[in-house]
Amino acid sequence: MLTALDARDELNSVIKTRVEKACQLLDENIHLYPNDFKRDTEIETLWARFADVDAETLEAADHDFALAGRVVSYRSFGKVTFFHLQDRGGRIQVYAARDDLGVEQYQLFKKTDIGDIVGIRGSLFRTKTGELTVMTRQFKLITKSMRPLPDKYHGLKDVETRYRQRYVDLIVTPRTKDIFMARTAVVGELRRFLDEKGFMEVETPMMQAIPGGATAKPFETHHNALDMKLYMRIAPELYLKRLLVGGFEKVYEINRNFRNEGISTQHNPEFTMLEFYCAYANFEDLMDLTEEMFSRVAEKVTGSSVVPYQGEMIDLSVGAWTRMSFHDSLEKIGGLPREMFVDYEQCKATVRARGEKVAEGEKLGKLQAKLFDILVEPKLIQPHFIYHYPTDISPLSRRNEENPDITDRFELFMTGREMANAFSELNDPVDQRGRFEEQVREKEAGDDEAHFMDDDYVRALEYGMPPAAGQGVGIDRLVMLLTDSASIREVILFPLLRPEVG
RNA sequence: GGGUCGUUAACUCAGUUGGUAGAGUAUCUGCCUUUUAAGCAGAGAGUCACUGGUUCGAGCCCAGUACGACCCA
Repeated sequence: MLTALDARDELNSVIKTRVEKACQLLDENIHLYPNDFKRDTEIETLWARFADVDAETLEAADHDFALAGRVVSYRSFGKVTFFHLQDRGGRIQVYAARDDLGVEQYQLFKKTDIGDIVGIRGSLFRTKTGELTVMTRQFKLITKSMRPLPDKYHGLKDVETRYRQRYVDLIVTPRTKDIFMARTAVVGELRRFLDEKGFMEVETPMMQAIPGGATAKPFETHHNALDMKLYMRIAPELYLKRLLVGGFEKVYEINRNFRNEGISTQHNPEFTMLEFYCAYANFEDLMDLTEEMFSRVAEKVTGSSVVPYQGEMIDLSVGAWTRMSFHDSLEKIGGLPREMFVDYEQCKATVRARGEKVAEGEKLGKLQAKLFDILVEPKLIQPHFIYHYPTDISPLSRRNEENPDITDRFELFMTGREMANAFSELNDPVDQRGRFEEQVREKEAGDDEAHFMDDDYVRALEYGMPPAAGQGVGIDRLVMLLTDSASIREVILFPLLRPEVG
């Protein structure tokens, strides 16, 4: 049984001691990993019911609870021991005394290590200092732990270990647990919100023959039986809009996207995106919906629609959001006189003056976007909808009725980052085909992020897609915001890391 | 891709001018019946990330590599 551990010569003295202890237990016919303990109460329930109950009442009640959890601290006095038991909902102090358990059970109990998972039957009392504590009547080892937990006071600090061994991080870092519980709450609230609004959740392909819906480098893979190249999706957009053609008028998907790009505090190669589409709505309707959705999720998850982020208070309350056109933002926030970015040659000069390169034949919209990224985006701390993006960089967006060079599209920014991207959908198949053709030209010119031609998508539009608006929201970034996390890795359970060496 | 910083016991960290590797926690032994970062006494525990170089001598200086963090692109 222990050969698996023995075979690795990484055994340090602590692990050796535990293996020896485990062998002793086996010699005494103690099962190290039984699965017959039935718990009837969780620690959270004890706190909810008895946090304010006084000592006399507790002792008079003489309850009998069956708890199970991990031993996370240990204070022994010889014939009496205190420890903390932790389960998914919290931790509570447990008291075990030789005189209550009997010599035999107590000897067995004394072999417990920090990290072991145990079952306890007992009642509640209060110690001299008034702490709610479980008095042990019966004790059972449920799972032997062979490895020591990190320092009880400092916890696990090494971020690399925290990510590589997230299971340990979750045991010893309360904040980590809180973040991922909040993440689940965020996703749950988004679903509830959209379901209430009449949206239907769907699942569309993660493996696509033509990766579409975003400007990004895809991961490539191969299907053996069909002997075909496949891409991990960079967005679900084109499939969700096919569903609008099919008559599902309000759809959404919360799922993973994959982009073969750099890793940073803001980017993980796989990340979670909410995309939703609503027929007979336009991008302005989505601004209203977004304010409602974000403020509601923030309230449900953090208790307030004003949330702290890295020292700033971000106000997500409905009505507190700024709406500004792309050009106005370059002028008013970026501080650029209009003529410096409206005219192509001048815009090129402005970009170069900022130390940025300009590629051969690069479109005006792209150059403006570069200026925006440098001069405007970092300054958008409070929620801002920036709308009317250049058509050049919006190949799936509907053109503005008055000005075909801009689209009815917005991006949502806050804390200096993009949080969402939305637009009135382009449903004119002729225009769409032309835009794809333009993208193909850019691809051939060397832009490996440009869109592929998707004939079937154009064919779908030819059947007629109702006018609609759609939006993508980066869930990881939303969770970062609502948990005040500086790095995306803090909100992804198992972020991508290079393989461990040694 | 570039720059800066980091990697020492299971965990958190010291380590002086280059001269035999340190602490706290955890572990082990002993004492201890209301502690909670329990306490007291003692003990064990190290491929100083890896490879090479300089040197009589390297955790420390130099070069490279790996992994990570942060900043920039």
